[in-house]
Amino acid sequence: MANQTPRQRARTETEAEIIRIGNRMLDSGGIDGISLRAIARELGIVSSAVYRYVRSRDELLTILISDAFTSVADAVDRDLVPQRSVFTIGATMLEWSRQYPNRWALIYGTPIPNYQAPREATVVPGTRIMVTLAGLVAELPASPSPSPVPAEALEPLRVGLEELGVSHDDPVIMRTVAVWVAVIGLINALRFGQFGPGFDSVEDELMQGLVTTLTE
Amino acid sequence: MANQTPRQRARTETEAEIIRIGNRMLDSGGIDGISLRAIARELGIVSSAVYRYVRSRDELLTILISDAFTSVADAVDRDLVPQRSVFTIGATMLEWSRQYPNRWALIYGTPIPNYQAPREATVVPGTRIMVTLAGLVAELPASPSPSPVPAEALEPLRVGLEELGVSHDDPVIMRTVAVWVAVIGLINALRFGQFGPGFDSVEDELMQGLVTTLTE
DNA sequence: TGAAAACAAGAGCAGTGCTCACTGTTGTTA
DNA sequence: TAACAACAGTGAGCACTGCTCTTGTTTTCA
Repeated sequence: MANQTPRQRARTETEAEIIRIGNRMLDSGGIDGISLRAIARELGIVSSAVYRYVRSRDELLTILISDAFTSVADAVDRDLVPQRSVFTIGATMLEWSRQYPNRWALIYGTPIPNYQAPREATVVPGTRIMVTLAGLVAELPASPSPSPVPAEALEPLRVGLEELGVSHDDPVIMRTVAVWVAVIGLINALRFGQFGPGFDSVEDELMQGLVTTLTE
Repeated sequence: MANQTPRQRARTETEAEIIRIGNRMLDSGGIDGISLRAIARELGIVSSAVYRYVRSRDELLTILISDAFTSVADAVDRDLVPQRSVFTIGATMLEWSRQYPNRWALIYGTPIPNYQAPREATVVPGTRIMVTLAGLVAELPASPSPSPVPAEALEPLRVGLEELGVSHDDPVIMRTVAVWVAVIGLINALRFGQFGPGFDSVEDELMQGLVTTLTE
């Protein structure tokens, strides 16, 4: 590992640089701001040469997506250490979305047209938070009424969770789904401006209100 | 109105045709599938001529967005006649999203980069459903505990609703927000494939479970 | 040391939104 | 009815995109 050939070191460095520039372009110009030609220009290289490092624009997007999923999930894990609560998850995701709005849109917004993220690149990093959330929901005081949803409706999720090595009963799964979609939905609404302006200073309070409403 | 000049009739027809083709391209190829050049080709007209009818691609998008908002809201109003319930709203939106996934993404997904929808084009059609929902939530049996969110956090929404001629107290607004973001969040998750495959046959049951969880 | 692999360059294809100068046609008005 | 202005359509062109292919150069490895 340590003694690489100069060429290998250069390649590794260039690959990392491409990802850095890609992330920067994503942050400043959204998904459409990511241009392989512009990256090539910045690298001081002709446009066709960048295809030595990245098979296509879509491949770069896949890397950035995987990157972003890992980044939020890491943030959640970090913040969860002092304070293990559902609200912490929501607040951390909200904060992350504020810091990287375009990365947020990349992973939780509209999928890119004519692009299918390879499952192996997204499943594991993309499900980490939900698995954590399910664990926290399971610790909550039991809901007054039993799950009002037919067992087969939760089948795919139950199976999916078990493939990841976790197992919960249906009321917990249903509640997890409710919290999950509400949290993502709220952050999307805020980030995408669907509530209009004027929410900048009350985002966290809204998240607090939402989580309380959903978990009490 | 009836006796227009031939030129005016032709113009009206062409404008309608552009919107029809635009919607069709949106439905089949997503937002990136909307190309003014392709529309011009289909009209049998040179690409620059289409700018006689549409100021820019963004203007066409604005029309399509407004169109889509009106379409969902109409569907909700229609379905609400026999069965006035929160679930009906969710189920209708879900069904509409299934029928027009790309129009759904256009209005509830990631905003288009470098594009700001003019507020006057989206506010009225875009808020109809939420206003209706608030009305239904207000009729629900009161929540056991009072609103756990500071009054100022709901200020912008309270004001927004009042501008539209509706007025609710904070617990109702908070609950409306919770239901709203959860419903949109669930549909987004389903449409955008964030839960993975295998949910096609259980979408409505999931929506039912979600609404029940949130309104009981 | 010589062959193979990797890197880079440059031209080119097909597509995009949009502008501009230019004709021909239609509608209005003096 | 003749003149003029508004309108519709043309075609060339700009600046940009992703991506491919051929050619030449450099590095690595057997």
